[in-house]
Amino acid sequence: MQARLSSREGQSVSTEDEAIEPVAAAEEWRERHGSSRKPTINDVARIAGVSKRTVSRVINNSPLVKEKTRTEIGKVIDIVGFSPDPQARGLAFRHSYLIGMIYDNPNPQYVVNMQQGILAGLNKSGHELVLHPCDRESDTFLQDVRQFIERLKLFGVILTPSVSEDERIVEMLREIGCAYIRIASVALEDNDNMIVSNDRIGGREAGRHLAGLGHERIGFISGKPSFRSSRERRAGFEEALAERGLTLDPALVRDGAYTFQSGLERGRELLQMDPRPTAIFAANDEMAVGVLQALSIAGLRVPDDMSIMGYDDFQISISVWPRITTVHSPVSRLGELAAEKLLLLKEQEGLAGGDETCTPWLIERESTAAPRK
Amino acid sequence: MQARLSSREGQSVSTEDEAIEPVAAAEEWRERHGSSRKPTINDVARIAGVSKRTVSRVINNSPLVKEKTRTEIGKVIDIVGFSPDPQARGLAFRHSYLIGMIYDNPNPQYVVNMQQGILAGLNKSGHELVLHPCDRESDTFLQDVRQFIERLKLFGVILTPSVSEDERIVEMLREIGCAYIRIASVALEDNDNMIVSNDRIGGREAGRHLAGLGHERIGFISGKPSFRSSRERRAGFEEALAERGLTLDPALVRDGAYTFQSGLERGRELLQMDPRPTAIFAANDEMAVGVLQALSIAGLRVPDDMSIMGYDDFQISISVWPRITTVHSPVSRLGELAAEKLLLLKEQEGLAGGDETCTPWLIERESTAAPRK
DNA sequence: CTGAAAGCGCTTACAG
DNA sequence: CTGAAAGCGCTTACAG
Repeated sequence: MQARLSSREGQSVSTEDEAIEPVAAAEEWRERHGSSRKPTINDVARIAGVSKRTVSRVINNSPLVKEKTRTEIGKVIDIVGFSPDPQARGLAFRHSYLIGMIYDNPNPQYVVNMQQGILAGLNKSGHELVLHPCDRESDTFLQDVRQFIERLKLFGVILTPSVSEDERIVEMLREIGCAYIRIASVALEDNDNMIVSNDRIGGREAGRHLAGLGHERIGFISGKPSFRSSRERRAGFEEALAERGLTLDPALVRDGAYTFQSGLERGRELLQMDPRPTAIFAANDEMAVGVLQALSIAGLRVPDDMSIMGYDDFQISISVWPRITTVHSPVSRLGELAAEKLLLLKEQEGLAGGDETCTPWLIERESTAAPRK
Repeated sequence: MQARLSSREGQSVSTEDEAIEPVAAAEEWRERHGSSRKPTINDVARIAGVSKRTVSRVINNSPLVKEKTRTEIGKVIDIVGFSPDPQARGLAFRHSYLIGMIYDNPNPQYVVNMQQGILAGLNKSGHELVLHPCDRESDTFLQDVRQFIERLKLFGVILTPSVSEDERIVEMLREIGCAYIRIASVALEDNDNMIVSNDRIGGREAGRHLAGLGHERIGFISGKPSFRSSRERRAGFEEALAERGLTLDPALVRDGAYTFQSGLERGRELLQMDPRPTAIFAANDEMAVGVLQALSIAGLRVPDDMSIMGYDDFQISISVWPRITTVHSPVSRLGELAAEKLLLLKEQEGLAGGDETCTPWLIERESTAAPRK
């Protein structure tokens, strides 16, 4: 009994000895250097009484550290407020902790939502987002992107439409061994590198809504036909019409460019058809608002004289009157998933995370109604 | 003659010797390692036959390098395509080449324009932009910003309204010695750290326009009163009215929040006044469009029943019908100037560049007209 | 499970 | 005007 007690005490003392000492040292360090100096791995190692190699192991979650050592070092790290210098780490690892966002979509709302999603996905991972807007038409496009990546030794990149659809850039990325995630309306390759927005499903929602209201003579304004999303939204739309035995009259189809101006102009053309369509589906909100303006100028009323639908569910769709029925596209969620997937992609080389997908959905508002008899 | 000739020849040979050799070596290097290896400062030094210290001097534009040596090394750098690793440089310099954009303005168009301007100002300087959206209401706001800066050892930061108006953050930046540029509607401190958008002038333009059209009973919807831009735009507006002997009737003034929704609500209130104002100046486009929607819903016509003015000249102002008369605010130009100034600020400590300012200007559209008799 | 040494690609006193 | 050495803050074989 006596022995056991003393043995217990001895044990407890010994653990305290090892436990208290570094903690006390850490606290003293904090007192002395306060917020004037940022601790380095060397400080932590000295305070904890281990080599920096071991501290490094703790930082990098190496399994070969005794649990006690790990906890000990962890405490010191917390107390002195150590966080490894990404620059020094990057230099040793031969890559940075920067993620590049490569984009050419000119819509501010899209860009901001996407950025916000990516930042959310990067969360407290220690990675930062750097921007690379680009122009696919430029002669130096590929070269610029490559330089951007190599100079900064990027951790990886996220590509958004339409630059994500460009096979030249993807080929280049593979060549230089840069990790990437492509966000696109449909799976363009192996799912490991893709986040898909399923625009075909969104198009279908739009088609079902208008057909369901009883429209038969429907106009369609696409985005740039070279953009995959334009084709997907249209294909989904036509599929939905087909379900009702309807087809899209080629005379009522116009190629837009996802811009307000193109919506205004193509909308104006469709208005002048005789008989004019009873509804128009514009492949994004920006164009739908253009169509609405064309109607307003022509003195026609929405939805009485014509229904209008958009796609995206951006602020603009509720800023106009009547508010635009649209399809919600979860842009920021796509960004978040892309960021998470990119992080996983590097972590467990090749074994990328779950194949979560995003599905767009219908948002009904005042701009659509049954056609007049 | 003979002697002179041979002397010339000798000279020419000797310069060629020194000139050709490194160039040839550089070309050979390029052949061999092609695009497979990125050259380092060591490669350049070896090829040029100098120490890396000297190459470093060339990179950093040190004046103590013989002109010939500099040219020589410059050639080698061009041929092998050397560009110094910002990570390694940063580690040695104890700072990175990253510029932080700290912002809390929720308007996507504002954010994107600003980013684009900053990127343009950063140009090919080798600096990159990292984003830090923030929430001034958060308890950890200051701490988060500080961590962001210290962890990344930022080169400097650019603050946009309204976070740029927060003295707490500026104080913290000074404390940790972080270079910064504040973008704001008015000079909040020494010009060295400011880029001003002169919103008072913009407000004046709005006031002159409406007063000039003959409006006397004018409504005003402000942004959040705590935002400096709200107060500046209003002050300028009132100054312009005063020039015509008019004053703003307090009963027709409403506090908005720069959001569409607030414009819609405050607009609705103003419509119900009896007699109602003949014109409303909303302190940004987003709210102006809200007012327009309120009018539309009430069945009133713009500008026949009432004129509406906004501020910003964003896309939204021409996406609605009638298009909104507004004041152009050169947001991206502000960003560009801020970036340039930040770069200069660090370069010649304290001696920041010219005090270029940006002036907003009036954009007349269909939403304003003389009041009905 | 832990450590001493070398290295990532740069810069900076210090000499000369 | 130029160079050899040490250092920025990390990681990585290699030993033990």
